Amino acid sequence: MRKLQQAIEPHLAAALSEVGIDDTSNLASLLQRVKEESQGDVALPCFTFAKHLGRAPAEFAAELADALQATVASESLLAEVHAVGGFLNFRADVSTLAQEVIPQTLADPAAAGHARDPSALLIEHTSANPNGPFHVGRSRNAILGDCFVRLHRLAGDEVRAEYYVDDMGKQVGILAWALENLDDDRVNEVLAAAGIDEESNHPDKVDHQRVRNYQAANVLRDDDPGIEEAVSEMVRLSEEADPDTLDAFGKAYQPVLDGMLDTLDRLGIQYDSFTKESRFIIDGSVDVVLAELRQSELAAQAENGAWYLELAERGVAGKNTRFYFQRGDGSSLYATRDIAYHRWKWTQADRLLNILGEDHRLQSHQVAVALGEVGESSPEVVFYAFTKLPDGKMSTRRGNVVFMDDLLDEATARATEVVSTIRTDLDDESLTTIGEAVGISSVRFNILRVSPEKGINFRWEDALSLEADSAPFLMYSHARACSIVRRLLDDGHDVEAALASVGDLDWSGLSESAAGLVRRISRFAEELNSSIENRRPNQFSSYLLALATDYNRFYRDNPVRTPDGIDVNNLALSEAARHLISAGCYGFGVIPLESM
RNA sequence: GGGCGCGUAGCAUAGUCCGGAUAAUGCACUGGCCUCCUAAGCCGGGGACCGCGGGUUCAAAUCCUGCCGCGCCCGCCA
Repeated sequence: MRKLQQAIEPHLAAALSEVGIDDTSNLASLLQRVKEESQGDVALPCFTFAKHLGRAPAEFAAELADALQATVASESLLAEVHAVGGFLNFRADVSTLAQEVIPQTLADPAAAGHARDPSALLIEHTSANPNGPFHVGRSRNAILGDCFVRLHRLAGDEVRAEYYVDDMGKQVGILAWALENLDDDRVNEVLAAAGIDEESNHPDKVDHQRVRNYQAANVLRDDDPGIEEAVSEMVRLSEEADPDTLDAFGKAYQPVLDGMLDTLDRLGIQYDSFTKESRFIIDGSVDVVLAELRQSELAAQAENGAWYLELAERGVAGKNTRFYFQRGDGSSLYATRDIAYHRWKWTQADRLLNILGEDHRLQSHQVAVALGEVGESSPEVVFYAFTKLPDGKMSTRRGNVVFMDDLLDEATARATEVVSTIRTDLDDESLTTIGEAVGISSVRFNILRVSPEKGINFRWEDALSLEADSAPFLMYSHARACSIVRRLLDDGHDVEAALASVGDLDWSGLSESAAGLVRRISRFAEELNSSIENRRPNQFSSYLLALATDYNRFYRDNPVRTPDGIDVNNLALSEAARHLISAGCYGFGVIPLESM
C-alpha cells in the first residue's frame, strides 16, 4: 500500500492545487488506510480542505474524484478512485499488485521483511538472576526479548542476543552461602517448617535442587543476623572482584544458570553472548565511570561521603530524587556497573535495545540520565508489565511461582491430548512431536499477542489456550499449505517447474478471497517494520493472524489441484502465503510444522 | 504523599503513539457448510454507557483536564 500512496501523492497534490489548496506538504500523513476494505485501500479525508475553502466535504471530495479519473487510467497500480461522504477513496489494482509481489516473494522469501537498511543491534534480555529455575514471571522478558531478536532478523538486521549475568550480587551470595552451609536435611526441615516445601516435578534438574537451598537460606536469614553478616561480607568481597569469592559464586550459580538455559532452549530461546557484571569491576571501567560521574554538575556528596546525582531537575519526582552511584565506603552500586556495561555495549553495536520489567522504569531513567552525564547515548527500552498469580507477583524466594518447566510439561501434555483426538491415524512419536511443538508455540504466542505494557493474570487455561487467534491456528494454516504441495508431489507433478513461470502469469480476474490474500501479502514488510519501530510485537501478531485467516478463505474456494493438473496462479499464491506464514511464525518462535 | 503504567461486549484482547467512515478479533452463546488440496477451517446471528465527568475539534476509544479503580516504583538492595 505504501507504493500505492507514493504513486498517488503527486497526482493528488496537483489536483488539490487546481482547486486552490497549495500547501500539500503533509499529504503523506493525511493519507490513511481504508477501514472498510470493500471501500478501497487508501483514503484521503477531505474535511480540513473543505472547511478551508468553505465548501461541503462530500461535494468537494466528489469533485476531486472526477479530476483524478485521468490518473486512474495512467497509473497501473491504481484501479479506482471515488468519493464516499467526505472521503476520497483509492483502490489498488490487485492484478498489478500480484504481478509485483508474488514473484518477488517466491524468488527470495527470506528478504520478504526487508524494507530499510540493516543495522547492527544488540538486544539484552532475560538477564535473570541465576538463583533458581526459570519461572513464568520471568518468561515474559525472555519471550518478548527473543521475539524482538527474531523480528529484527526478519527485517534484515544483524542482531546479537545478549544475557547479562549478575554474578556478584546478593542473590548469588545467598545461594553460595546456602550451598556451603546447609545440607539437604536442614534444607528440608527449614522449608517444611516455612510451608514452602512443594515437591519438585524436576528433581533431577540442578536448578530445581539448588533453589531449595536458596529458599531455605532466605527463611533463616530473616531471624539470624549472623547469616546476613556472612552474606554481606561475601557480597562485599565480590564487589571488590575478589577472585576466590567470584570463583565460589561461579560454582554456585553456573549449574543453576545452565538449568535455566536448558529451559529457555526448550522454548527456542538462545543467546549469542553472556557478559558478567564483575567484568566491569575487574577491567576498571566502573572506576572510570565513578570518576566521571563525580565531575557531573548534578553530582553531590552525602555526609558519609556517598555520591549521588540530583535528578529533581531531570524529570525525577518522588520522595527521593537522588540517584546514588557510589557508597560511603567508596564501592559502586548495581546501577553504576550498569552504566559501565552500557558504555561497553555501545562499542558492540549501533543500536541497543533492553527488555525490562515495569519495576525498572525509574532506574532505567536514572541510568539514562547518568549515561548522558558521561557522554553516552541511552539505549532503547521496552518495558513490560508483570505476569501475576492469583496470590500476587511471582517470587522465587517465597516459593510463589509457576516454573516454566512445569508449564511446558503441562502445555505439551494437553496439546498432545488434543492432537490425539483429532489425529487418530498418527503413532505416539508423531503425536508427541506435534504436541511439543503446539504446546511450546502456544505458550509463547499467548504472551506475545498482548501489548507489553498490559498486565497478564496467569491462568492455566489462558496460557495453554489452543483456540483460534492462537499459535495452532497459524501452524494449521501453514500445514494446510504444505499439504497441497505434498499432494501435488505425490501425484507426480513437478512443482518447481510449474512455479518457474511465475513471472509470466496473468493475474487478472482474481477471486475476492484471492485478491484479499494478495493485498494482505503485499503488506508483510511494512507491517513487520512498523511493529518493530513501535516496539509492539503484538501488532505484527495481529497481522499474521489476519494473513492466516485470509489464507484459509483463499484455501476454501481457490483449488490448486484441478481436474487438469495445477492452477499455477493459485499454487503461486499458496506458496507465497506459506513462505510468509512460516517467516512470521519464526518471528514469534511458533514452530511451523509441515503436518499436524 | 508523589511519579509512571493500565482500565474497550460475560471473558481475553486489538485499535490509542499519528483524531476520521457502521469500534475489530477470539472464547463463550447461536444458525449453516465436509462424496471436493487437513472442519485445529469457512460463512452467518445476537451481545459495547470504549472506567466516570468536563474541555478542544467539522469529527474523540484516540488529544487536554479533573476524578475513580487496579498495578509498578519512590533503598548508600539487586
